[in-house]
Amino acid sequence: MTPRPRHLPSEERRAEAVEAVIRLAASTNPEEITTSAIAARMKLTQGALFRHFPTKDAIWQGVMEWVSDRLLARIDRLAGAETDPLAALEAMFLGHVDFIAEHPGVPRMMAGQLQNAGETPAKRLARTLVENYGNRLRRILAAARAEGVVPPGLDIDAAATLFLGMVQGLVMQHLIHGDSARMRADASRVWVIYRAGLLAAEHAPEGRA
Amino acid sequence: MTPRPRHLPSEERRAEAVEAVIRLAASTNPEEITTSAIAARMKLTQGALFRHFPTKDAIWQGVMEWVSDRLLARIDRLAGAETDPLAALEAMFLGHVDFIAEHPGVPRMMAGQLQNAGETPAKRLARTLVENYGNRLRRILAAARAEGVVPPGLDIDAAATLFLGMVQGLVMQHLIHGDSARMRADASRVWVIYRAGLLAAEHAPEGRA
DNA sequence: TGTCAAAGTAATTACTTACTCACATAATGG
DNA sequence: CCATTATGTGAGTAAGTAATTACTTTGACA
Repeated sequence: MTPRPRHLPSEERRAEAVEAVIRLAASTNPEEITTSAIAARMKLTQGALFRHFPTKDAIWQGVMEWVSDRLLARIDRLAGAETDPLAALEAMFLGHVDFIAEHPGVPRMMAGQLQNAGETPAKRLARTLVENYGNRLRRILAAARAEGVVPPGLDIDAAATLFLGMVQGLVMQHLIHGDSARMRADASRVWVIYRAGLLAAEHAPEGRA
Repeated sequence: MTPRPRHLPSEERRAEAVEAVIRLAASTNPEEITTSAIAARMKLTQGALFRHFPTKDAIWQGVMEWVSDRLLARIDRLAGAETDPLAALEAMFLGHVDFIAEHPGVPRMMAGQLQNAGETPAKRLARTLVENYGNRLRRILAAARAEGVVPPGLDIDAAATLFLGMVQGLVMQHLIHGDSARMRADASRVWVIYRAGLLAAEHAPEGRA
């Protein structure tokens, strides 16, 4: 083990800081993640952080970029591996849940950023991520409709909203129970209902079957 | 208009404070709701607040009780007015969305409390609300299953989770678009898919109809 | 009507926050 | 090997934060 160098290039320190925030958020309310807490986890003095970031919001920007890149890359890879649109959606969903199980602080941070009052750059990144995610959902849902996998009258925007809500419902359960394995198991069960909703939507409500 | 008395009984001031927090949360990140901000909205000095609350968390407790009482009372009233379980669920859902449209800060505050690290009394109240809400959902869903309105194999826990997620998905869209009327309209569209999911769950995935 | 407890004020407390700065140290290229 | 620059330190700063306190005002009621 090489004795850890005390001076690291700025780029590496920035990556370290982002990682520190992600890990801190797993067990802490994002609002309580102070620059001191970040520096402490990096074994750095608090002031040193500002050699690499001009402001605290810049750290949050870095974090949101990290989340965006990783999450979108993962769901694109998973969805791209499937030919059936519904299978692609399911892979996206389960992959997203896995991502959250691996990084439990992420939804907390997203929510924290989104509900910030002012228009900070970090908030804009968070919103852009949600939009990009929604675009991917709608694209796949449109493909499913075009292929006749789901009814032609399926409301795609509503289906996308419900998809995102499905993830958040699981996150809330996770916040309350704190059990990642359970969240993963619940995900499959919720998916069954969602999938049925996609397949059956707009059909006569009575006389099912 | 009677000239506003400067000295109010403590009970009224507490109610005022809770109301002030609810209204502040409509436009502010809950974490930024300081005792000074609350006092300012009440046209009171900051210190005076502590004549009526021993601590700031006590204010949050009051707020969470306010939310609990009002929300549960509303959904109980709406659901109780329906005989068909599915109609009751729909009334609950739309009533909940209305409640959020009237008090947009509520979901923000709930989320903020739930993700607090420590075990504050206010956090416990928030969690209790979610549990009570879930219990009501599961009771109605169980009734629907018993009456044969939904398939006997419907996963009730998953359906309840998805219901709560459905609300949160709308809240997130609302956070992004900031349009209450749109949220209300979207709610009906999302409900169609959810309802279809309840009715069709566990049926053969292929060959819909 | 005078009394007194409840309610309000203004100033202050101890503490935390993001951010800065003068100075020290490590890495790097000529 | 030395000079330059990037990185790190430790001790600041100003602007908040929740909570306290000495003192004043109000209003109800004996």
